Amino acid sequence: MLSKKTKYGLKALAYLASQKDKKPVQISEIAEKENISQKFLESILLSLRKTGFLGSKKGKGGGYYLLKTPEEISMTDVMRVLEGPISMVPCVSLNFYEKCDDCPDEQACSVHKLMLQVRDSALEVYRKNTLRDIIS
Amino acid sequence: MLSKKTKYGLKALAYLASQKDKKPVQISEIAEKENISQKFLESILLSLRKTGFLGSKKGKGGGYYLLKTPEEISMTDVMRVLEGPISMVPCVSLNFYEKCDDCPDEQACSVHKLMLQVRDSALEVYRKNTLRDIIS
DNA sequence: TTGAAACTCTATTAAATTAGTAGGGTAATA
DNA sequence: TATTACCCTACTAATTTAATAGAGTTTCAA
Repeated sequence: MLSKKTKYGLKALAYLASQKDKKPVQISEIAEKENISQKFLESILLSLRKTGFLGSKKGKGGGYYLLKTPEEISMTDVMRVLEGPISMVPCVSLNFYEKCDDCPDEQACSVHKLMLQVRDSALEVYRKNTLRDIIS
Repeated sequence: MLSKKTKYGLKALAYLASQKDKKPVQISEIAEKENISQKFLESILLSLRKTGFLGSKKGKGGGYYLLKTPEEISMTDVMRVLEGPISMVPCVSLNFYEKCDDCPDEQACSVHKLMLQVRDSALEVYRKNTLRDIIS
């Protein structure tokens, strides 16, 4: 399941990408328009700022804004930051690899074999979608 | 993340598919060979029996066995039974559809748009893999 | 027919994660 | 300099997961 954090983060990014100009947008506006708890959204936007997707401006007229154009923002990167590993099991993860406790032979493992394919197919979807592609 | 239930269930199915003959295999044997808690595995095999993947035989010489050949067992069906929805959000689920509370317009939703593609790519992987394909 | 092997079922629980909530603090701008 | 808006920490309720415990029932072989 996709976490609410990821869901809300994606929606917020999409909302910012849909803006006509590059003026900062307040948290309260995004929260209201996208039906998200303001405080929760605050923490999500903060993490998106810390990971280089968003910039922020304080004070009156402040808010959040995209640091790159929507075309430059890859879903792979967004998903990794918001949701974490793309893989469904750590033993097939590229960025968060971990060996399984059970499972003496990874190459012979049927779960490994299947999940490797699932990971690759998901990566392919994320690779070919930018923020531009998912806004209407 | 893939649940342990699904992981263990897949491993057990693969173990049964690797048997030379069709004789029932005891839970204790599978649990030991695949490093799975016996009691937990018990409940997983039970649910696989109730959903038509496995047959069981009680008494001495009893155990579990596949009801179909490995070629006939599709990963799509196995995943749906063990893990539940293939989709990462209910609003793109074929078998477990639910509308989102937020989100006034599903078609305009960026999350929906992305997750639809992820679902389809995962389904494609599961569709083309049978139990036969994932055993070595 | 009896005992052991093996499956069945219910209930409980510890740990981890998620999805927030609460509340105060700090910086910037009109 | 007041207000707007971001920043940060801590806490918590609910849910899910991954078991664990233990008793009960069925079947088969000797």
